[in-house]
Amino acid sequence: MQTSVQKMQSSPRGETATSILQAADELFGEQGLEGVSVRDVAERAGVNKALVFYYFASKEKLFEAVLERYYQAHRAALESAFNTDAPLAQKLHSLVDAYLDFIEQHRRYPSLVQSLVVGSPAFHPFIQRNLEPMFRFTEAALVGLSPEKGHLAARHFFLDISAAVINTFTWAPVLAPMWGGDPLAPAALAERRQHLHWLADALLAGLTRSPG
Amino acid sequence: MQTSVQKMQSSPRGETATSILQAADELFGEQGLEGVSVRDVAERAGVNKALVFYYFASKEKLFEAVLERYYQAHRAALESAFNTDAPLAQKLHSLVDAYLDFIEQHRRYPSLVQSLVVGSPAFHPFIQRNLEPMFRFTEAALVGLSPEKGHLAARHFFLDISAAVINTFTWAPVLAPMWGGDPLAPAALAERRQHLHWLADALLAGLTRSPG
Amino acid sequence: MQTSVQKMQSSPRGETATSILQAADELFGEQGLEGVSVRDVAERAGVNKALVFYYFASKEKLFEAVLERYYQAHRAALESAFNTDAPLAQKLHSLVDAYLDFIEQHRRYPSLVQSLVVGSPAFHPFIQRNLEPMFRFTEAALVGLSPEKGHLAARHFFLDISAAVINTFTWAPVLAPMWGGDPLAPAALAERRQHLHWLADALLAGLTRSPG
Amino acid sequence: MQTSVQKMQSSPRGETATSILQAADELFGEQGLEGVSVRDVAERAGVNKALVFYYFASKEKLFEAVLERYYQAHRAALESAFNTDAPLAQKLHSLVDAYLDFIEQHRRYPSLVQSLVVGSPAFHPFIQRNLEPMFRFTEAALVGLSPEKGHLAARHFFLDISAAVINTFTWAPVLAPMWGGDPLAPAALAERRQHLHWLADALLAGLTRSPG
DNA sequence: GATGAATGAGTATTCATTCAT
DNA sequence: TATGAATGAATACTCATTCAT
Repeated sequence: MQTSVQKMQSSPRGETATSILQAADELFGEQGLEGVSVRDVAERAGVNKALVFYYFASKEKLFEAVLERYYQAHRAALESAFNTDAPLAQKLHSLVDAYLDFIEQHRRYPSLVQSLVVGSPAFHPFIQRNLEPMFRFTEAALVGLSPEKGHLAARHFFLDISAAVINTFTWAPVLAPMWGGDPLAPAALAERRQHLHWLADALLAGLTRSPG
Repeated sequence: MQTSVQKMQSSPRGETATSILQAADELFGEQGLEGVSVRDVAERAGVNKALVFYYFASKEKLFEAVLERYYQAHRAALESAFNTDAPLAQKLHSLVDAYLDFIEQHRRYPSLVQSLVVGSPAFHPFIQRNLEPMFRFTEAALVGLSPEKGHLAARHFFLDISAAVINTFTWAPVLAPMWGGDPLAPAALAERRQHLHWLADALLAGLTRSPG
Repeated sequence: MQTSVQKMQSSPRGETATSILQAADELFGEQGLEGVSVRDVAERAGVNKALVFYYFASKEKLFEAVLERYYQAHRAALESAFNTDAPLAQKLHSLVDAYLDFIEQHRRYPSLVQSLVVGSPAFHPFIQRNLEPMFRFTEAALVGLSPEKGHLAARHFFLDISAAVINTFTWAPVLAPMWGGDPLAPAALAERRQHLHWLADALLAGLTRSPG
Repeated sequence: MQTSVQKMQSSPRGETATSILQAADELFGEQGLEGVSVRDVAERAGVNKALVFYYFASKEKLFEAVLERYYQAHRAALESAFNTDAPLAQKLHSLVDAYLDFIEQHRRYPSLVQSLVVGSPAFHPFIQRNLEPMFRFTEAALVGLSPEKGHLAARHFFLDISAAVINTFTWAPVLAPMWGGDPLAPAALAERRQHLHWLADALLAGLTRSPG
């Protein structure tokens, strides 16, 4: 249950390294890889610029370290939601909730990843390693209902639901006008959560009617 | 019906301006606003760097010119799909098809927009102007079925479907492994299109059963 | 008496050339040689940029043309003040008045010249040709009173008075606070004129007492 | 008495910063703010261009650093000349000598300031802060003799004398022909100094005779 | 561990000038 | 005469990275 990034310490420890990682987390999440300079990170962390290189070798490696923390936390979150004996429908709802809970705790995560998918092919293998286990959970959850191939294969649902969850956050700033306010405000998020559960049910209902 | 960007020349004409616009289109679509330098654009277009400024005044204005072409084409595509007398279900399918057709013809468009949403707040008003009319189409299509407020309001479906369509393209490079090949290959895209139609029907079915 | 620059047409005539010259006059006077671009001049004149080069060959030559107009007008102004049969004191007052009248009509002139003295050695010969005849007037006016050599030679008085007149205008913007308002406002200028006459008298009085 | 700029190191220390400041001092004094590029400064100082920004943040800030050193030295020079118990006439002569001594030691100072007055309005407040205390000295020296208002107010004499002193240096290069040699050669300067003392006396004599 | 100094390559943008039409 | 297009060099400034101490 303890999937918070703050509580996990990957590679380098020590106060200095941690404060750099924390600063990098905040800045990269807000402005992406290219929008942030090493100087920015060092200043926000309150350390000497050269120390960033001493601890993380390069800006890209620092970015990877930030991503890695999220990756582990994200995977752990979905894993624990999946590993229950609950029936299918309930398991799906747990996955949706786990996904939303994780992002609500780590709001910068979707933007961070999105900024890499478009623009930094070098990071694609990294993201693929990240995505795969989560896809396996979805696939396992739908086994029996969803065929292995064709337009009802699990991968389509994985994409539909991931997109519906993630874009809630990445698109939030531009959706504000048609939402009549911040789509990430607590009430709006609760409503969106309700909708996503409804969506999962609607997809399951459709799948059950269609020939699996 | 003539919504292809290549066929529309809004901004300045002349071979040179066109080749700059074309080069900018390609590069921005691949690497985003910050990943591309004016030097890159000029080199790809085979023109002097200063000419980019002669024709487009600034890098940001050039980016806007590229976006504007897409914006007009995109809007026109959805508009003509919506303006039919077909019944609701059929109208929704037309919208999905128009959306997909447009992106298939302009594959860089989703990445272009996505790179702005995450990372360039300055362009958010521009995107909002773009999004709004398309949201109005969806809203109008669902009127009667979908309540004005709450978790079944039209805006949720607009987000679900837009995300499912757009992320098909923006996420394609990282989805390849779990797709067992390029998700944008013709066969894969045809399958995805079939799924998205199924998705629209499933959502409609759910809405019809739920209290609107 | 007709010493206005606007009425004199040196080298190239024609409406286009005149409007360029006029625009250059205004802009160079406000922002100096380096603060103004050929594009600025062309825009203010409402003509094509290339025409500036067609008529004036280069930016520097255009600047020279502007200066040349002032030079002729300035010389004519002092000349007519000097060529009277009035006694010495009155002749000096006429020179001071002519100097002030000219600058009041062509307020940009002192700044124009000052910006060249500091910063553009290439223009020094030009300015020297400009200065020399005016020095000769002063020298001739003081002949008999002022020795040819030493600390009471005419050149010192030429420098004193020129500086007192010209710096009134060039320093005006930074003198404003200690003047309690714009030193170039009509009332302030009238007072300064009165002072400069007093100064000329004081110098003459001193010279008369000292051994010439 | 220690008013030499070389001996004062206000801004950053260290050999590199000093050599940049020195190079900037020379170049700005010769060619003004706009006539000098950061590349020029770095080359003359023999350091990497980026180091100029490392130490001084921007070209304008570098210029300010150069000016600030002069400003402090200038003010100190006049202050110590004024703070004596000598009678009025002698105090005025001390001020003239202090002014001349200072500029002889810092010959680039007048050009530096002059280039700002004409052409860089952004620096006017800086110059005004510089000018004001010196004006106060003059005003205090003439108190009783010179009325507060009108054409004999202290500000006019401040302008007359400042102009006569400063223009000696700023105009030197174009005055050479009528001086029959360099006006800044030792003998010529000594003669000019003698004249300026004579000028101060002549103004005092005039003031004494006129109604104060 | 930590720091200040140093660097080379890169960024967007401007400019005076030229030239074909 | 007049113009739109084209160009090469320059400008202030930033950045990731290295290194001696």
